[in-house]
Amino acid sequence: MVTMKDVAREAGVSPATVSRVVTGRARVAPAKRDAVERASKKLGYQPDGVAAALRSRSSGAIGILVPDIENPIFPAVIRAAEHELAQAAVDVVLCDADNDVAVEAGRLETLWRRRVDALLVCPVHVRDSAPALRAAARRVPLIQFDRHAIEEADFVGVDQAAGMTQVVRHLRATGAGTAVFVGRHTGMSSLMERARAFEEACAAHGVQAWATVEVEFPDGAAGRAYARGLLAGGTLPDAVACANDELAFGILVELRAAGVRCPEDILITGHDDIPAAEYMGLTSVNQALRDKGREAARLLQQASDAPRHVRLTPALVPRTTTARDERRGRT
Amino acid sequence: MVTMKDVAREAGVSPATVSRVVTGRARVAPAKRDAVERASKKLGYQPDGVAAALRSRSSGAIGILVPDIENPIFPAVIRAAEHELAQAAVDVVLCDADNDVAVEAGRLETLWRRRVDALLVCPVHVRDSAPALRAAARRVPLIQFDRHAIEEADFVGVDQAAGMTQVVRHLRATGAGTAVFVGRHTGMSSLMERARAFEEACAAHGVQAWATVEVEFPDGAAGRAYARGLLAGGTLPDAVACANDELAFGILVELRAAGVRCPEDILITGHDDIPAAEYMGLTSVNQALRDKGREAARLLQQASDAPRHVRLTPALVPRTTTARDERRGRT
DNA sequence: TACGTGTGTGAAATCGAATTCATGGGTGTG
DNA sequence: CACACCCATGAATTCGATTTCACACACGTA
Repeated sequence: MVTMKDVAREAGVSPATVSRVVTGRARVAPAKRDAVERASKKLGYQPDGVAAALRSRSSGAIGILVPDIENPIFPAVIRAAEHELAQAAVDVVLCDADNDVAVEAGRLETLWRRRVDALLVCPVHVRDSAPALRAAARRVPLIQFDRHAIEEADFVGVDQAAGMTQVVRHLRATGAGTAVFVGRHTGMSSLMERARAFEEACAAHGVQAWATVEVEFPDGAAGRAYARGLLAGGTLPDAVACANDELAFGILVELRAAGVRCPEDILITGHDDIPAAEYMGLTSVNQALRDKGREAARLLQQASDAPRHVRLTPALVPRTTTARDERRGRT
Repeated sequence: MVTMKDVAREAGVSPATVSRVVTGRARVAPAKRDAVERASKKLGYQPDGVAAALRSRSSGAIGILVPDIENPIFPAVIRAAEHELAQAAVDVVLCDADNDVAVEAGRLETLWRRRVDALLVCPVHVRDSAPALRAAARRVPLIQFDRHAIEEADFVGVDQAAGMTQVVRHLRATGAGTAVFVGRHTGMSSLMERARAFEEACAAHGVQAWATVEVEFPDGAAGRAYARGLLAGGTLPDAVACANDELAFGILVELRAAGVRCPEDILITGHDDIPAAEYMGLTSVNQALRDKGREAARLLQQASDAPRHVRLTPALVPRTTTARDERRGRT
């Protein structure tokens, strides 16, 4: 283990000078700088980040905490953030909250003990995540992304109303007179906003909103279950707008299995535009995940006093599940 | 910032004793132990992980390095490993190599500077990743997963031959007399093994292997491109076995768009069984990703002298893209 | 010539916990 | 009853870098 002291001796300077050269935080005479650089190359010196973190009180790492890494919307955000941050030489400690508020609180403690310089977190629950998040935000800069739980911290997300309005307008244009929303949820701020936006958009664009269907957890299984209920019920709405893509996939495969054709018999839309949506031909709403990650990373770099709330604009991506001529639907 | 010293003063003991209580690494009289615990609760003491890491020369964290977090096979592995490790109170520093050997080497340096206790890495390239990996493995325990690049480090993966044999046998049983393999690759050990296994399995099971098709990168675009070529060529093989699911998706949608029906006109299989495969109805090979992550984490816990190579057994998951009665195909 | 001003440099203190070492009291055995 | 031994404990050292502080030297100006 070659330390700064060794380099100092080799270069014939004091450890302090080596530190100044390595961190670049102070001016050093060109001759000595050279000597130090030569010496550290010769000895293969690698600064110890742990020691540096202890003394400088900054670990050069940030924590990212997501409800569930397997949800495909997160890797994209994480990656974008990681890339943006790598340029500033800050690395990422990643944690998964397992969709559980208690686990989430524990992870926040862990990250704090590791002295991360900041936190990027997508809260598990609008309400129940708040206490732990608040506590964390008091100790270290914290940015919420995708979902939010507390007002006093930064937030980067999309304008859900804008996305849902595009969906409803598109459904209306392709001939839907009636529609349901599947995926209302009491714990995820993004889904809550989507449900409300759906109702408002339907009212505004003359689509009859049959219902907003609540789900326990917005995955494919919930979509399948809903579809089975729908088939049993008899009458189908003209369109089903889903809170995310997995719900839509579940509905789609279940309806297809029962012989219901999409888009001929029913229109279906998803939300998030995860990679699989393209292959499934699912009309969805792109969440600008990359931008979200990049934006979040950028907010981290520039500290601020007042909480900042950034809303990116999502974009509708029409595909085959709504592929009828606009202005010429069945209604 | 409340430190150990504060707790010691409050509890009326020395800092050394507080340390002993906190780490649990030495015996302490019950009375004092109590006093320390009470004091640290009262003061809200949280040990500083950075300081502890410096002195104890162990950070309590491991590094996970993957070629691309957005590849859906990795989040599952990461999550399983993270959960397994969390129980042992070790956290995860995650890095993305951007499918680039140079970036990968840089990340390995970063992780080493952070003094991670061990590394879990999926190498970007069989050959080109080797030097950096070897260097890293000399300094810290290293486990390769999914793909391998060096012999002298542990490896956890699946038995590719077993998986591919199941695929070919299944294709044969559902009536395929001719088949091609799409997704040969010169840089990813797993795909290399799959390609070779395909040829051997075809020979062994009486399927005529038309070709193994090399791709630049095994994604949906490559699948589409191949499918277009196939359509232009005129004759279709009875079956297409793909090196991964994305390739299969690309082929599937492109063929469907051209009016080729699957499974009626052609059989298609993927590999990895990513979540979307279920919705797409794609026959695939499940890689036991969870087990892989868990197994890797377990290897980390128990150090060893000789490199260990663990091969898990994958399982074929038949779905609609090969849904014909077995023993009654067209041939 | 004398006196600021500025700048590069090294010695030493520091970050917070883990660990080593010496000590004193208690226990067990001969 | 004495002697050896064990164990809990605190004082002091250590991990490897950063940062403070003071100093010496060079330069410019009066």
